[in-house]
Amino acid sequence: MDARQILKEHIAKTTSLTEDQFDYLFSHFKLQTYKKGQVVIREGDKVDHEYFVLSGCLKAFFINDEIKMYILQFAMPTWWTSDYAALYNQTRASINIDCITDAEVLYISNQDREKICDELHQAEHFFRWRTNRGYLASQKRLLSFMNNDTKARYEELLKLYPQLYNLVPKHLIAAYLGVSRETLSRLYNAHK
Amino acid sequence: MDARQILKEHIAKTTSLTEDQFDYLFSHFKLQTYKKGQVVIREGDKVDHEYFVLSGCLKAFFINDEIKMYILQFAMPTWWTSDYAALYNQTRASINIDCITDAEVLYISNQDREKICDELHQAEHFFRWRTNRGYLASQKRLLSFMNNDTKARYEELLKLYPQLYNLVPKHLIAAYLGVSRETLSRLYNAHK
DNA sequence: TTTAGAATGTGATTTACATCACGTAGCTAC
DNA sequence: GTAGCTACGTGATGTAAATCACATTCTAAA
Repeated sequence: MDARQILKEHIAKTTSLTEDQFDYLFSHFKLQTYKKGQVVIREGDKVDHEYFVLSGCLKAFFINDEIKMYILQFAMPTWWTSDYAALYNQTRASINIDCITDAEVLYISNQDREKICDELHQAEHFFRWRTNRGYLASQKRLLSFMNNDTKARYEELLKLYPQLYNLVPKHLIAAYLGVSRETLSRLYNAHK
Repeated sequence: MDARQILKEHIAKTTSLTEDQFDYLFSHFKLQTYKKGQVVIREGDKVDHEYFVLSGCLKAFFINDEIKMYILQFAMPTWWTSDYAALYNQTRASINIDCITDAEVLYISNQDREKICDELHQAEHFFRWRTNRGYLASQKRLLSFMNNDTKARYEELLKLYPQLYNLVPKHLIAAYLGVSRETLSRLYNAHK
């Protein structure tokens, strides 16, 4: 399936657009391919774009004290990613985003998104729902962090994204769960 | 300041509405006053409304195993609160919301919000930004959870909401930070 | 005023996890 | 090939915080 069709079907799940409206929206996106390991956003960068993943897997992460890595999000196909705090507040990136695998993305500038939202009520509707979905996911993860122990969070993650188990190295899963790779390894092996 | 004016100024920060547009929007809100301790949403309830706090302080919390409480949000004046997962997905409430102090709120039904967003592009714009702000706050808190130790999170919280220190009991602050009240007490007294 | 229930402080013990240390297996490059 | 890097496993030890237990203060109701 081509990029245009993937985005179109993604939007159609929550918002009805005419062919012309979608074409207009789509004309503001650009396609980019990345190789495994390539950096999309580096801490300290100016952030102008947000990214819609077509294929592959990206990670958004934070490095503490130049040592510890915490993964905020694995961005899988049809997920959106960026440093939204930097994007909306016009500040420098405080997180990094790079590619765990080869990847294809569509990207759009903050300016263009705001312009289209202003011009096209339905686009504003779509982006409200997109943000809403992100908000609910973030709240759910926060609750899980407070409420569940590491083992339960690990099982929850694999249930939600079974692909991750084979796709990404275990130490990245540990960095998502917020535990050391050693703890995850022990948990995982004691488990059965 | 009256309810109408508080909401009006709150919206004006991000969105321009004519007097007529605001009047129309405002006509869908109802005023409610609560006494300290009153319940707004109880786990298992049907959730039809979201709430805009005019005065006082509410808490949104989750009870685990009938024992441990985790606070998702302290809702202060000009903050919005509800069980949004339940509200948007039309499921029963999985969290509770009640009043830490006497409080006044404006509330609107999910149906009316969606209706107004549909009718009035500027309303959709406002609610996109409102949700966006919540998303950014939630991401920031998640990062803080992973990145900072309890003491740093405690200081961060008091810096963000100095009023909380005198307004709410310490065990609620502990429940927000995700630590036991004993740990918070020791931390707080060792601190100086 | 008395009484009961919250809210808070503090010691003793246990526990989950981080950290350090070291080992092995597998992939990639030259 | 082999040299080097990354991923991953596992033991030993240290530590922050949970948990349990009990005392004290404060508040609100009878």
